[in-house]
Amino acid sequence: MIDLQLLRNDAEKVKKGLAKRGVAPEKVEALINLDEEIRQLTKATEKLKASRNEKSKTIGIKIKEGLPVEDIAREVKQIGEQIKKSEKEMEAFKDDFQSMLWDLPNLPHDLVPEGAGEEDNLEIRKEGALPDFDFEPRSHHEIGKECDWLDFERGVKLSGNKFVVLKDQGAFYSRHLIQFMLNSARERGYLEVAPPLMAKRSVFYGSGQLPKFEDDLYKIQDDDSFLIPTGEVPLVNLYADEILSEEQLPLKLTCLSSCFRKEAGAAGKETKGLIRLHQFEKVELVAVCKPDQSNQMLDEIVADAEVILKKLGLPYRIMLLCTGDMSGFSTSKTYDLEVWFPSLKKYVEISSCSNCTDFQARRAKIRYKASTGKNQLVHTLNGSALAVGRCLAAVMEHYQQADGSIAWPDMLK
RNA sequence: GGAGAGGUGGCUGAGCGGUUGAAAGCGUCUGCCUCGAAAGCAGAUAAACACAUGCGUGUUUCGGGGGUUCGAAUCCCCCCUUCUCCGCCA
Repeated sequence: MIDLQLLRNDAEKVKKGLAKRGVAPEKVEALINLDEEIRQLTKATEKLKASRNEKSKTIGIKIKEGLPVEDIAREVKQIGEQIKKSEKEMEAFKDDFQSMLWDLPNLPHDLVPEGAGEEDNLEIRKEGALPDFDFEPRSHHEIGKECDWLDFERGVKLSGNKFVVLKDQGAFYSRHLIQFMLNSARERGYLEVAPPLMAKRSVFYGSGQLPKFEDDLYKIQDDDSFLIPTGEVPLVNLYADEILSEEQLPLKLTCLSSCFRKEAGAAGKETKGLIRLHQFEKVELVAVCKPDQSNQMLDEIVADAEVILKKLGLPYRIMLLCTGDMSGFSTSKTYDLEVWFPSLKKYVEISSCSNCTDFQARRAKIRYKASTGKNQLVHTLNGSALAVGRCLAAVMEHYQQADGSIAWPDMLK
């Protein structure tokens, strides 16, 4: 959620920042006007309440003294009716205001390049040499189907399009990749968490999936709950509505979670196989820190994700996403890690690391008690380390041999 | 899923219609004492919002929402949640 103080004090900055993400300045303008209106109403209503409270108090005193109170009681009743009326009016304004505010994305960081889409992302660096096959490398789904490690047909039979069944080496190495990733996170100081995979509606407001992206989520029919689209959701909300102590920070959390996404409209050659599914596994990193730590923390998270690719010997590049490609609603700055896919002859996103600044903290009310004694919003960050399915696919493609077998890296055995 | 009992500040726990944002204790902080510390003594110690921004003033909040009342932590209704017992089950 956008900082209201900032909105009031520097509307231009908010307008400019949001414009970069395609939000019309009129929206911000409307918000400011509404805010002003609400404050006027608040002032008037509070005045009425103050007088009611005071007069009610004197009634109590008069009753004790045995004095008559009928006149004043009637008066207070009238004030009460006025209050009700004015509160009703205000509530309508506030509802509008809140839903407008919920719908605004985070402001992009100053260093984020402006751009329309993928083509405007900034390559930070490339790591690892591209493999040199003396045969035409095959896609992971081709290999997977042939060896019966990836059973797409039966995934469809069981659960529908874009579900897969892993078998034999597919299941085995997927499990070992997870183990490898979680262990790596633990070694780097993350607390391992095993969260629920479904969560209540309010939780999704906290991390920013709701109210805007309800269509992307799987809803539980009998409850007002949803399946999580990423482990970020439970991890970020773990300390919602809490006031942390300064010594607790930074908090570094990791979890394995299945992720459920509707992925409406996504299809095509580049999303084949394990690339885009309705359910996939991901090891997630989340950091909760003080505001002045978050810039550095983002670099750390990128490094924590990178190390997996390095150890697996997979070539990748790091991209700084431009404003137009920053799909993460809550983020102010995002680095994508893209791993090389020999069959596609291109880099494919395998991790996304974001600094959400105080955007989620404000929504989820995550604060810490600063040494000054004041409660302050924390900053939250998240990153994948890594998407398991895509990683498995990348390993299969990268380590395939001419004879159709795969030279699995030792660390996964 | 059924029955019963609860949900109060950082924690324990009183209050069960009026001047109670809330006793008491613990914890934390500050001052005194001390060479220093402990003990002791004195005081301070919730959040959000609005207005004033020099001290400050007001509003809201006792699980959440609604209602009764001049006035609700206190009474009524609904929901959530915790504990105990029963049922079910990996």
